[in-house]
Amino acid sequence: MTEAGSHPLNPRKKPRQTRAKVTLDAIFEATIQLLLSDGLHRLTTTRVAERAGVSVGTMYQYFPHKLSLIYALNERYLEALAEKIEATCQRHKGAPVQTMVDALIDTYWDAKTERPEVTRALYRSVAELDNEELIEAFAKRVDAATLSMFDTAPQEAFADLPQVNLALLTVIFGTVRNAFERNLGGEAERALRGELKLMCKAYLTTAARAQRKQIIETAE
Amino acid sequence: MTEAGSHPLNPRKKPRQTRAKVTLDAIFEATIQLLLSDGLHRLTTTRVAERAGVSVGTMYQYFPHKLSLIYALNERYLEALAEKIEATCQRHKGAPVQTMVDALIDTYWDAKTERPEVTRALYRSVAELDNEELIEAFAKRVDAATLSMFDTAPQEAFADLPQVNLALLTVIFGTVRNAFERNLGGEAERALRGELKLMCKAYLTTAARAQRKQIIETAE
DNA sequence: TCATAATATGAAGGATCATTCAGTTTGAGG
DNA sequence: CCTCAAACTGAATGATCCTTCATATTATGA
Repeated sequence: MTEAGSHPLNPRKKPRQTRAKVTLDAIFEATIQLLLSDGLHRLTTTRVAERAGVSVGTMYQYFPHKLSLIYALNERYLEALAEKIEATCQRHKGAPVQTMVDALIDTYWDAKTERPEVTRALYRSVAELDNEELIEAFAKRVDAATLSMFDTAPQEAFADLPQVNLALLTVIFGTVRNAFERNLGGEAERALRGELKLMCKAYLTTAARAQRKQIIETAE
Repeated sequence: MTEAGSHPLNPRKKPRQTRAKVTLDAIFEATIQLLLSDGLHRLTTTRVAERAGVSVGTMYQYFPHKLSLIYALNERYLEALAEKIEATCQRHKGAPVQTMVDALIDTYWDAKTERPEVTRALYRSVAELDNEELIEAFAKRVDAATLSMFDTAPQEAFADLPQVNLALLTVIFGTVRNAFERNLGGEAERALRGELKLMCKAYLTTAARAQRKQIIETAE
């Protein structure tokens, strides 16, 4: 679907000199701006180049085609996001699960809220991509990070931690996405974040309780 | 963003004769098929017409431009979905909240799972639209339906039902969307649905408990 | 049956764009 | 300072595609 093209999505070459790095940054920034102001279907290689202050040809030195530019942009964004999440997970190893969940939600939500318009634009642009690999890679990475964090939670045991972990991530990420899609006002958004935290924590409590019961039953 | 065009998104005219209704259906079905097989950026007015077995000109009798076709398609889909949800809400008035939540989640998830590929294709296509109105109208309608359902829940009181309602909907819809985006296997998907139900019910329980406490405090 | 409205046709116009490549400029290392 | 590779240029190419409109076909109901 959406066809990755017979050409690879990967960049053509990496910048070796400083000016090339500057150029690349300019291209990415221009892409974001155009995505913001005009949307993906108005985004033109010529316009990107123009806005970035380079020529079209330059773009094609780094990207084999237009989609690969969008792809790289999202890759970059997800990379940064994954790093933030991993850092948070590291920082909260051994903490109570409640703290973990709050931190996870805050990290993710804050990251998305930092530049809300960009977030929205990227959510949109990624839909046009052959994004399975991208999403999958990101998901695997985050799965692993949070899993290893929850694994260190004291006084908690879950029958199926991976399942609980997957559920939490899907719910959190999905909720945030939907919140952005609905463009809730700042107040409603803040309230929603609180409810989401409540919900996740309530879930963890009952999930742990169920596990305790299961252990008891097994012992009998 | 994405520009609705200076032209309106609304259809040009409604079919009066039977053959016109047939034509319209064929056009919609062809659109879905092309969305499925080639993705939005390969979807061409000519190709849609061809697949539908009509001429391009015919399409333009009903839709002022290509985007309005996509728009109408999503409108149609959301209309059907909203109806299902409203029916479920009607059917469960007065039931215990646990039952309500289960029914709501099942209705939504089942509807999305009925034709998973179509769901995915529409999720993608709607991203290219100026979809705020569309989403907002759907959201308002569903909000109202579920709100009036939860309002009839016996033995439950929530400090801020609208807020709880919004939270539930955002979480449920977001989770389902994310589950589709990640293309989880059927097994993982089923498990996730169960966890989502658990989570929502755990949330409702603690939300109601908090309210009870609040009432007591107020009474003192 | 006939007049009129509804529907359908599809070639042609007009515009936009992605992508290339032959040639130029700039930087780095010796 | 000189050489070579890296980086950059942008007009030209070739293709795709949306949309229109003058014309043709089909239904309706009087």
